[in-house]
Amino acid sequence: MSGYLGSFVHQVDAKGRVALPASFRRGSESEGFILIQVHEDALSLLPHSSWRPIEEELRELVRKQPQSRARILGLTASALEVSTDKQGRILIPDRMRELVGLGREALFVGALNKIEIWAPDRFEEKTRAPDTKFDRFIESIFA
Amino acid sequence: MSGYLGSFVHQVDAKGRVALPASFRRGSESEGFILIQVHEDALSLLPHSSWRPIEEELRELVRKQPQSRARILGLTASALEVSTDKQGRILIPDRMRELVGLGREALFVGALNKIEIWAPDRFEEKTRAPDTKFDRFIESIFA
DNA sequence: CCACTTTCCCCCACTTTTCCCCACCGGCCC
DNA sequence: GGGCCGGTGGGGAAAAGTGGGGGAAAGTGG
Repeated sequence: MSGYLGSFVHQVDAKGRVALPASFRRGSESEGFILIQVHEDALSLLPHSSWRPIEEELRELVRKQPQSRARILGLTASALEVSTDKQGRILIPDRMRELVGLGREALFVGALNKIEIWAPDRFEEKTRAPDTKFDRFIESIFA
Repeated sequence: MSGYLGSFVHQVDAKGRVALPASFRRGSESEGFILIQVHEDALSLLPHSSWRPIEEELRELVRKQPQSRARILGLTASALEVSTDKQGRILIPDRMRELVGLGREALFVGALNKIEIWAPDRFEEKTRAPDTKFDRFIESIFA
């Protein structure tokens, strides 16, 4: 089965709930997700199947490089297990929304193995920067 | 099932009691925890299942390297078996709270196989240091 | 062996947060 | 139209966090 694709803007209601795009629910509905801040500008939403090997890698990392402990602690501290309610919505805690500037609207972006959640205006900003070298590379992949 | 994730600030009451975050209770409610100071700035709280192999490793270590006995004694001396009361709270002895600068508030941080308990301001300090090289590496794990 | 103090932990009470459930609205397709 | 599906909103029960009273148990000193 192919990865997450597409982008969808949904409303964040007064309780912090957002509907997960229907096309992102398939399969992962029962297993649940991990919500975590990996990048500065966005939250990442990973189905358990994607999260498991990452968790294993983090465990390995802290074992082999004890000096990375604090950094990894910062990661797991801002992570959270989430599941959808009967309406297919997830709850994003206030603190997490503030971290990435999420207001009344949330932009769900399919990113293959995971889903990213952006404030719509920030996404605009970050993806607009031109990069011809990169463009050429992308075009060559599709050629 | 995945490990401990998230961070939660709870009040330490006049009796030294703190509510264990509900999401950290699941499963370990019956088995109990070991509270031990491993790092300078935080207390570690390990469910028995995580503690057992560590205890075994400590025994092994003192058997093979008798000169490490004193250090290990220092570890076990300040460790403690704790269990939750009927309200889901644990009791942190005064002396242990002083060791890591815990005041009226305690920050519970999920760290996969264990839970760390920090003074909120100290945690801020320790995890804030930016490190772009490390960030790149983390991002590559999630890619 | 008996007071006396201290610590612990159970119970009850209260407030806040979470989340379950029902309802509605709009678009799409038969 | 009528049924279905996807997105949105809110009421209310249940759970989580917080605080204190009081009795049992453990530690201390005669």
